[in-house]
Amino acid sequence: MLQITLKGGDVRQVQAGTTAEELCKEISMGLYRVACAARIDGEVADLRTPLTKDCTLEILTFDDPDGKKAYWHTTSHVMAQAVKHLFPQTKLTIGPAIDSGFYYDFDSTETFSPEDLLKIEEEMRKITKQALPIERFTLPREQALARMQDEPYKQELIRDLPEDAEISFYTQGDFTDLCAGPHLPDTGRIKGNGIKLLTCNAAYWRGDSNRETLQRIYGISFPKKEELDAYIERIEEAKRRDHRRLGKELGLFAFRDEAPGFPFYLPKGMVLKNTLIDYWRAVHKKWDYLEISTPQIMKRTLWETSGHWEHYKENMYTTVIDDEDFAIKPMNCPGSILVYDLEPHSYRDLPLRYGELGLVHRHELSGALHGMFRVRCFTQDDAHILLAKDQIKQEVIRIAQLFDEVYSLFGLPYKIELSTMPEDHIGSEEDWKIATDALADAITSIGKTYEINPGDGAFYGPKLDFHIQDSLDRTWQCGTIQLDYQLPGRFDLVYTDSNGDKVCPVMIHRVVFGSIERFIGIITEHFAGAFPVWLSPVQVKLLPVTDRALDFAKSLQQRFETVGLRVELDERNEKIGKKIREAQLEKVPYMLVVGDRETESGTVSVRARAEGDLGTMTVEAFMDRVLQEVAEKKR
RNA sequence: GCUGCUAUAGCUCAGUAGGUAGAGCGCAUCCUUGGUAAGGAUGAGGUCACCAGUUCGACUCUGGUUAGCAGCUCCA
Repeated sequence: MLQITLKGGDVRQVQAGTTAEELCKEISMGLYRVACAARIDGEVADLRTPLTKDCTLEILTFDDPDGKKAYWHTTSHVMAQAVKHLFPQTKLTIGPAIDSGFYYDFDSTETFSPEDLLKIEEEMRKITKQALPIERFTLPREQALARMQDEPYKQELIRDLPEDAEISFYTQGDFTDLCAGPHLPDTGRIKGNGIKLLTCNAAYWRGDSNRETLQRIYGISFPKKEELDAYIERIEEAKRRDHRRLGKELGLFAFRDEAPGFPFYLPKGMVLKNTLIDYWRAVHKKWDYLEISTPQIMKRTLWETSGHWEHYKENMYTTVIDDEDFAIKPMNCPGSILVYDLEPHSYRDLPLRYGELGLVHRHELSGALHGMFRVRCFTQDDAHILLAKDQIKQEVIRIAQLFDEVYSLFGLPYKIELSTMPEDHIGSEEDWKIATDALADAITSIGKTYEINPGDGAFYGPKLDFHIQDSLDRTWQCGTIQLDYQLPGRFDLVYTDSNGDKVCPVMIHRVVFGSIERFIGIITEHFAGAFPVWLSPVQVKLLPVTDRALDFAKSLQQRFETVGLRVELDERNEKIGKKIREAQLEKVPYMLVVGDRETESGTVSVRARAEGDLGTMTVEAFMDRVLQEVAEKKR
């Protein structure tokens, strides 16, 4: 008999060879019906895994992240089976569960249209209805290759496994797939009407743009139809708050065919941008940064010294002036270095923090462009900090604190990633290790956690990336802290240390917003266009009821503008209901209804964007209220 | 850049089995002066993205270009 310790502490005695599923059935039929996978001694496994020794056991349902993965992974197998039924020539590649749902990549001569996806969904429902048992088995390498003789991609995967690896397969009815699992016990565990195939797109085999283009079908599934409906509703809501749509509706920014990827700021977007910049300047003054500005175009020799000409040329806009090569700056760092190099420095000057709102141009691939999130010309809220090696940890802590202050003000949740040495890098592995450890150490010491992103560092050093989620739960890199042991040396930068020796400083590159453009995109979606008062392009809209109130409204407008509020007056000959409706759709935080009553008493009737009618106030009381919200940057 | 899809009025979108287009909103003019999410009437707006080809005839079919969308690759 075996001793099985269940989650929660219960201990059960079972016969050796009993499966997790059988035990689960014994514990509770309710749990058995929703079980997706098991966690045995911490390892996720099939429910049908026989228990062979004393262990701890946890039954995973759809509510557990690993249970979800098993559910989605099995759905992806059902989809692959359905595709094989309908399109028999299709070759299989891989089909994992992802953070939300699953995909499967197929090599297919034809692409799958939305109608095809509906047919595939229908076929999937048939397969789930059949409740085919899903059986796991293993084969040695040669037999595994033979078994997959018609599946070249699967064979490639098998060949890449270690010689002695046990190669596992899963079979359901007429479909067998090379797979590590785990899977649900049978296809009937997938709720047929909880399945939705979302899109079909291209993807590269093994993520390599030089290899075969595959057809990737994305899908999602839920044990309950209502959960699927809620998911679809969430996607619809995300579309409603897409910054490209809101940017157009609210008149913030625009794009034109004449300049693909280069944003045009409209008057209201410009107010937003300038307000963010004012805030940025105030924060950076407080944290002891010195603002500089460096040239837009500099000579090729500079970019050769910096390494950009060799490592970044495909993304750089270059030009020839008087037979000499120039580049439009794709990054601000070399400019900052030239400023540092203007005069000698003492260790007493360090850390020296140069801040720069630098406009950079990068020739991004056309397919990579994405509204304000990915543009070809953007303003980085950059800073380059030159410091001594023993100051790194303290400075990184300081920067992370500044980041936290900024993101908290906007209420943005973020995740930190530590990116390590890429293949295309400069500098010794030893330097890379020291730099990487310093970054990790600093984050840990302020009680934050990070994930490792292997090989994703810049060519000159490792970095900490701060990722913020958009309304579709996609994450975008905004802040980054990049440690650089290379660039100062390439430019022979020095400072004089306390012994009078010349020492090369270390450089930190960092941005908080990332770029003003991306940050504007993020907060537009985050606030769904309803910006806090301090950021709103129009803070107060005056809505006269009749033209008898027009003069009073104009006097109010002037009064508000004098104290720095951004005010608009709706002078149109329209009914008040219409003016309110439109101001509301423009997401103006405060609407002031002024008619005969207000004109007579010198008051205002206040309507707030979120709360609705607030009643009548004196002009002073209203101004105090709004000015205070602006001063506090209240959300 | 790659694969697929898309491009009709300022905006959101109908439409034509090939015979040079339509709605709502917006805009202009007039009527209306109305109190917390759309008052009414009239009118002006379009080389149907661009360039070729097929055709008696192309907004519609074919090819190409440009731009956008989804995803991949790459990145702030």
